[in-house]
Amino acid sequence: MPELPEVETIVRDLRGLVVGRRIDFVKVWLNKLVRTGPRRLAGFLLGAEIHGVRRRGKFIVFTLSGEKRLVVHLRMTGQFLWAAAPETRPKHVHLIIGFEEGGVLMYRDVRQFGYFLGLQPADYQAWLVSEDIGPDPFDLSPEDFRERLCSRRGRIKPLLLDQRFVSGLGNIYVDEALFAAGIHPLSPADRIREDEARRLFDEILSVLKEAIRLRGSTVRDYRGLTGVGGQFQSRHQVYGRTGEHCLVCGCALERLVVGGRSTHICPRCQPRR
DNA sequence: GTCGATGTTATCAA
DNA sequence: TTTGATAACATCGA
Repeated sequence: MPELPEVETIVRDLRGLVVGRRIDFVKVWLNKLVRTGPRRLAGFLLGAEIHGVRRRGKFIVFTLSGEKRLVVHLRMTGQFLWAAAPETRPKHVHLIIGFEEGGVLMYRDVRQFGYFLGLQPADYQAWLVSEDIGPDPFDLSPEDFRERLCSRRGRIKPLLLDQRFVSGLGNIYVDEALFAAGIHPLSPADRIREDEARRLFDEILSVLKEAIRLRGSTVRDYRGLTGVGGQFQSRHQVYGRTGEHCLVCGCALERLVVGGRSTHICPRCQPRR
């Protein structure tokens, strides 16, 4: 579910809620959620203070006292919910973190693909290496982007979805950025011209910035910490608009499958060359 | 009831 | 190196 703009929104909201709070209790109902061991997590977190929350690609990283880290990936349907006080556990809530100062952070995940890692400093460094997360689009220069692009074979869409190539993009924002740049998703990466690469890079950034400003896209499941959805879905040009008219040229939008993912294009604005 | 699809990604085979 | 299929899981809509 959540891509860079949704995760960024969640991280910003989390910061305001949990930074400076001390963990009072942890409850886990779905053991497989905690890959570093569900029984170890409570001991790991108890009494720790949250110093910061940041985003690494689509990962959420909580920094705790003692330089310990709590790493979370939301995968398709993971979401955090905030409650001022403990309440009846809502459906699909699999984990709860309670704070000494009050407040409860709940993790809900309908499809149960998301996961948690409790990592000591050395383990966190090892995890970063093993994960090999690519650069954040906002940390990349247009020149870097183009250089990385032309050194790769394969089609542009799967490449943009590859988190080692660039991190944070998912199915929605890749389709939106490719449309905005007028590039067909099957285009070979190493055959994209310099000016096209520059355009694509600019469109990726502007799509992401606008999506962050509107607190992400709510297509079905995504909700922020307060349960409120994002607004960017109303600005989608192609994603989920199969058969509707292109807002630029008016012709019918099409759906195809690329790399096993639903892909949305305007056949006229994104000609295959 | 059945089928196909869903914003992610790891893994395995070719 | 790249690709396609499959799997993890629950839910929704046709």
